[in-house]
Amino acid sequence: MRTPPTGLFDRVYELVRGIPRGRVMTYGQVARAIGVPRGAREVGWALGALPRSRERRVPWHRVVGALGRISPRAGTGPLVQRRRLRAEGVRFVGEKVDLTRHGLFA
DNA sequence: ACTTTGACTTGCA
DNA sequence: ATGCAAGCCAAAG
Repeated sequence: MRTPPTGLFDRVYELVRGIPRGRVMTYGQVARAIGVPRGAREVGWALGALPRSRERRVPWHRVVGALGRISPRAGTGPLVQRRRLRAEGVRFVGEKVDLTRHGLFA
């Protein structure tokens, strides 16, 4: 099995690509899932470097900050993300995603 | 090889 | 609830 310590980007993309519709994960959860417990920032970074080509198949909008926060990157990004999530039936509590309903735990 | 940076998180005031 | 500081890890310059 290939386990190159590098290519963290692809690992993030693969995982995020597997997030079901209507479900969301936090940067921290994704980080742990790919084996980088404290690499939440790296996840955001990987998504930030997400090429247009992969942008279609990687549901980056399903990755939110801790507590369901929408990261304030730049431009209309946050708005688009919120719109897409709502389009999938994701519920919001104020400005945050309702993780008690769409998060991974239960 | 060193410094800077970032779509984060947590803790404390 | 709001804000600031420190911690963390990988990539880019």
